[in-house]
Amino acid sequence: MPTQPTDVNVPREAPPGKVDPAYADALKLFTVLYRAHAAMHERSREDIARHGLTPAEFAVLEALYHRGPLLLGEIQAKILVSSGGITYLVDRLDERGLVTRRASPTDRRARYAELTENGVSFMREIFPAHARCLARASEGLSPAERRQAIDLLRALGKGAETAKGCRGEEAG
Amino acid sequence: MPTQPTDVNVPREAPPGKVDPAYADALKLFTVLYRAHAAMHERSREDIARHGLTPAEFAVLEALYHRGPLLLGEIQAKILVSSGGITYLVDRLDERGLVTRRASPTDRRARYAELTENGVSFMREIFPAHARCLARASEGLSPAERRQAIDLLRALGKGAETAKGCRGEEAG
DNA sequence: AACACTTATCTTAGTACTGAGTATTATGGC
DNA sequence: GCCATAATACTCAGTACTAAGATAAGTGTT
Repeated sequence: MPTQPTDVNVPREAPPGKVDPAYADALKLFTVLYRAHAAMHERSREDIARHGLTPAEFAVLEALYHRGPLLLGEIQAKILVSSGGITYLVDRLDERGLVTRRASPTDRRARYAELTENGVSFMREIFPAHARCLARASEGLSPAERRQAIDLLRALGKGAETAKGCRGEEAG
Repeated sequence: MPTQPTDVNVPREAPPGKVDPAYADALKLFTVLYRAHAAMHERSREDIARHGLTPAEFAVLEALYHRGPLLLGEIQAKILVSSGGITYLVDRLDERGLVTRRASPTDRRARYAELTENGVSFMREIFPAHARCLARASEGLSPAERRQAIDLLRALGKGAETAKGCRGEEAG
């Protein structure tokens, strides 16, 4: 049970903390990255939800559609879910008849996921509209700016991945 | 119960779908945005998790730390959670003694959230290291590139927000 | 005053995951 | 071959949310 609100003083006093200007750009970058991603993700999610799929389910379908059969672990690395998550997602797509598992002939632990015929025709039907949706959603940038953004985001992402385990210490 | 894997044919045949080059950049942009965000978010999450907080909880604290008391609805809009979500988050931070609610003197429906004294000193203690962590994580870009990325992401986000309800139709 | 409409928060049920652990199979060193 | 270690997918309990609806209070129109 949360505490009850009090009503003693007028709010809108000065904020208790100020941002160190040395880190202002990094924080700003994080914020705009977060919001741009949220907005794009939401456009994508809306479009996908029309077909009763979650973004993660769609990501699995898309990976298989554009790459062909993949090991569950490969999909997992590509769409960034947990190992339990990929099992769950492939189960659900299997139940819908869009995806099926296939044993690896060389490794009895491993399983491929691949689109069923239904899955292929489903993706052939819906993917172009989804691509147009994303193209629309990114019209805030010109084609040249889009290419610029791709390069910058690639470098940012690569750097952030290799900064694994950063602890924010003072010096490096 | 998912279907059992079969082992009839060798995998690695050609992928069933190809990407329309007209939309290739938009799709690529979406992918690198997704991955850059995921990597930055993960660096941030790791740092925050050391203090037993979720990213959303931390986002509430950060908003209050840098802006002072805010209406629940204002925080909600700022950190992009559902109305149920903000109630839940403020409840949890309240239980921890970091945040408290305060009634609005002018609108009896509305409530401000604000940091408690504990909340302020907690943030004063941990925020600088978190800012350094984000700065480290964004070192894949030079300072100039970071400013460029900020501008591009701002434009991208703004465009994606106003493209609300896009349905991916053929022409505009 | 009464009504419809909107706004702000809270409640509740449901869910899409995560994280930790398990079972099975593969790999490399001896 | 045998053992320890690693890799692969699966299981299961837990959770941080969301979506929809309820409650309560404000606003505007008649």
